[in-house]
Amino acid sequence: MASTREQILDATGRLIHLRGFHNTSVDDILRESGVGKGNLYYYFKSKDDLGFAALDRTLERIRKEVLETVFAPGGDPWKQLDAFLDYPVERARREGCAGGCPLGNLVLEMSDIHEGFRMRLSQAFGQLRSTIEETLGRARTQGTLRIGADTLRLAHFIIAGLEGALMLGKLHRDVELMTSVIDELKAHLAQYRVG
Amino acid sequence: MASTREQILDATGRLIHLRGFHNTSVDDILRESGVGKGNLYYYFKSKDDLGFAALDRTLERIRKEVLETVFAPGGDPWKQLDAFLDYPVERARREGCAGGCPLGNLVLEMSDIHEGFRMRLSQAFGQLRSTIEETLGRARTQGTLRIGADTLRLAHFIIAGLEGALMLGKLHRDVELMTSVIDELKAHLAQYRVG
DNA sequence: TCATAGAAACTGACCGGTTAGTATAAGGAA
DNA sequence: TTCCTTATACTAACCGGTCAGTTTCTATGA
Repeated sequence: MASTREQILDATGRLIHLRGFHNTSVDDILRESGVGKGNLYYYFKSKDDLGFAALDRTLERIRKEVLETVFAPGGDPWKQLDAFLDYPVERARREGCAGGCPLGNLVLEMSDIHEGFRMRLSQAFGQLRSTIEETLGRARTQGTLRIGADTLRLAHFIIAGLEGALMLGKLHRDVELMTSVIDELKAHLAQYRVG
Repeated sequence: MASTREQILDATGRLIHLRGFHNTSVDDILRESGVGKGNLYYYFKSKDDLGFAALDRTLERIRKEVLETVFAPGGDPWKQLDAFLDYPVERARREGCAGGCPLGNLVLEMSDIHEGFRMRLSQAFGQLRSTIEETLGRARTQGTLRIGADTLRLAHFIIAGLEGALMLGKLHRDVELMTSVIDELKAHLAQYRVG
């Protein structure tokens, strides 16, 4: 059985993902986790503090579930990038488009009004960008990346396209639409591949 | 001098754009617009109602300021698409990245929790998609669009890329980053151009 | 021209409910 | 003892929304 602290964090992460930070009350989290208020404030000193911890946990989960499995050191970089883009599509196909990207949602909700969240998110997306850039760098070493390709710019483009696809999927509740945007993104990427 | 109703709508649109719907209180709007509470509820029957009206106004403004000027019937479709993508970049360069896309912000905040907003936004993005699709259609008629190009998919991709670029700009507070993503998107688009 | 009636615009105090956060007291496990 | 857990009662600020009453505009008719 999960510890109380973990139960709270799970419930918080889930609710923030589905309803946003400001639209999730502490009482909602208590109801969802079955924990008492005093107990919650025993572990977390404020709602912000709890939000940070839940975000850190989400980041850690994504790092383990996605980055470390998809971008394992030995694999083919092009296959890895495709697999990375497939991950959220498959998730959306399984569980529906609701929720969208747990990070992207927070970016738009919090970046301009809460520096603490913005900094954490900026760092997380920076790490993701580095991972993608490094993967493209391996393709370059292999000789399969077109000469002159700007890996930094490409990495940003991949992230932007993915987030945009998730946004459109969430808005129109349409996985096929999302898939089609991701496919176009893959096609764009494929044009940088040689050999 | 603007009418009271317009003052309220202006303040509401501005605040929702910068701080989101849930993070903007009715009292905030009263302070910003200088209008009394009773008076606000004389014009709008609820905060939701006010939010809808402000969104409708924003959509109308964008239609006039962007769509109707950029996509004027006679112009060159490829130049128009570039100009459309330039618009938010120039805005970000002038006024900073804060705020981001007034529509995209609402999409992620509201799509899963407020069907009224979701429907309005879905319709608005649908219209935008149609306009882009129709512009690509004109390129096809001209013979300058690569044969076999999927204009629906391309239109969605353009929107997704643009929204993703705005998200990254808002997150990292970096116009150059945003510009570079938009440039990559333009390059992608250019590959569908022939002749 | 002016009185006046009614509609429209406006004011700000007030309402009940919800918010995040605190206090406290008691029990159970290491 | 010392950490953990539960439960409930509580505060004070803030939330969206209502209300009775006042002012301002405007149309009409002698």
